[in-house]
Amino acid sequence: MNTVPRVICGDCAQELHVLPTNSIDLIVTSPPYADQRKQTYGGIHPDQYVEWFLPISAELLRVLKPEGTFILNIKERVVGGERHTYVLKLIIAMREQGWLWTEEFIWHKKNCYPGKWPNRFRDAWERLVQFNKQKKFKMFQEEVMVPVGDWAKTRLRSLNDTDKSRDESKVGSGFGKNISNWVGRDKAYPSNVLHMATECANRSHSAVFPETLPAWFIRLFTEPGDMVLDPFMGSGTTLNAANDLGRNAIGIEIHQIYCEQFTESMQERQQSMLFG
Amino acid sequence: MNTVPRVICGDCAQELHVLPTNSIDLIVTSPPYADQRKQTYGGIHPDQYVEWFLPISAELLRVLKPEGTFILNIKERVVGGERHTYVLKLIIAMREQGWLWTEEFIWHKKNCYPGKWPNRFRDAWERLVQFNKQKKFKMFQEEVMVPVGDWAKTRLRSLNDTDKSRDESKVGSGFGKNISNWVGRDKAYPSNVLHMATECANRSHSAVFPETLPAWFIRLFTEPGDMVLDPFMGSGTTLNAANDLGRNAIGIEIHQIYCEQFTESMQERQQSMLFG
DNA sequence: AGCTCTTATGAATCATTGA
DNA sequence: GTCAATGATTCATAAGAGC
Repeated sequence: MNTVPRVICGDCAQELHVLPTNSIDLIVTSPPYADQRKQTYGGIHPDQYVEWFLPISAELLRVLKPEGTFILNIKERVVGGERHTYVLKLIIAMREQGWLWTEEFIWHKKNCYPGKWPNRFRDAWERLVQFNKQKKFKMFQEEVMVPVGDWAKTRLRSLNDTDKSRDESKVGSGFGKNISNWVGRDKAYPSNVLHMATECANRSHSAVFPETLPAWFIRLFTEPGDMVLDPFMGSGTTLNAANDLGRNAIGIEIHQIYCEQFTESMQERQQSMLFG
Repeated sequence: MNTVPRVICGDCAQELHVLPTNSIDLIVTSPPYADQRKQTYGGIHPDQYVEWFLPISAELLRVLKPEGTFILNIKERVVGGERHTYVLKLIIAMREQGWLWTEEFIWHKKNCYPGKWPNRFRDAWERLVQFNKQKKFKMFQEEVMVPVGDWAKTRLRSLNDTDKSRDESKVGSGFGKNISNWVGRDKAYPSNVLHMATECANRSHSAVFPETLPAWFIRLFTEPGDMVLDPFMGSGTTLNAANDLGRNAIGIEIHQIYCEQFTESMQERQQSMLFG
């Protein structure tokens, strides 16, 4: 089974060196987006984004297993009335680095940020760029099949509740069990467009993306016991999802406060599992 | 009012020269997709796509009015298990040509062709890349407003404490300030994700987009009497939409058969309008 | 269970002001 | 003039409470 997620507090540009080559099955991360403003989250200027990220992606290429997958959540900002090109240039540069640009999923954010401007609409989508080391990679499509038809909607809702209850006894097997109930009924493979609302949960710190998002990719690209890495851990959404699904996980985070908060909440969880 | 759409039969790389500079209000087009099998429908090889398109986009830049807009419907193919990078490179190259990359809309194709592959899901989205000549361009957002959901009915009934408290407590938000402005509003602005079903009928030509798609952009970016151009006319979806909306339109199409079919159907339409 | 109603909030963008 | 900071402007969704 999986162990407690491991948190490394520091800059992933350095800390990644400690991880062994070919040791990670899946990388899911949402790096800080390019930001013109000064020092909000160590924001990187759009013009320097690619050169900032390339050394990191080089290390990610090293630590990923040959059949592993890298999912990069990113979206370009508007700079001077235009979409900035750093994401396009990053994809091209990462290919030259040796990555394969296998696919680009769209995350349709149903409740996107409000706003009205004279010459653009609200931005309701982000990129989920998939990179691989080889044409052959691990993928378990059946794990993310979705039920079709109205009768299944209630079924799906109850599954979400189970997932959220974080009952350790069901983790790992529970999800598959529920899925197996649908075998032989109407279920379909999803497409490369994901519809998910942003996190509405009331956390002290804002979650980067809803836990269902990394959970979806973890189920799709890993098996229980596999190793998941998030080099920009933040509040630990990816690590929580991995842990819930019985995967091992490593997170790297530069802000001390996030590291501490995650470690605390994880300890509470372990205790409630033992004594609760 | 608008006149009968004009069709130019020929290669747009040449035929665009006959159009006057700064004469087009909106360009909406879906160029032929890149194709490795160069035989079929004059497909362009992915590796040559950018160099093939750049002379055309240079002419489009010339004929477009300063406040006009260019909407390019495009999606990269999978080549050798990877998404090809010609679209990314094209956007970067067109910016160097003088275009502004203002926005990228996502067309979520609801009912696209089913299919299953070992390492990817159904491709359910395409890019609708918006280019402009200036930061200021014509845009009529009210024309594409969508009916508001049940949301407003219940929401506006009780505009009270919470909305105002957010104004005071939260930093820089001020959400509740003008909530009374919403009273009586029955329409909402869309986002940059468009949900439109595909017309799965004719698979022969690449331009399989539904008429609602060009119609949406024509309403958004032009006024009645304006001039719309589709340099890769195909069966004439864009021209039909423009004509229906009282806009003038020019289409360029290299395949004789499409030109003839469109001219015929347009004549029938004119006659039925006169005598029907 | 299923419905209505309440409430929180999301990686935003632009124009203006200040350094 | 350029660059950085500040203020103003804005919806739709889903979770949760209540019946």
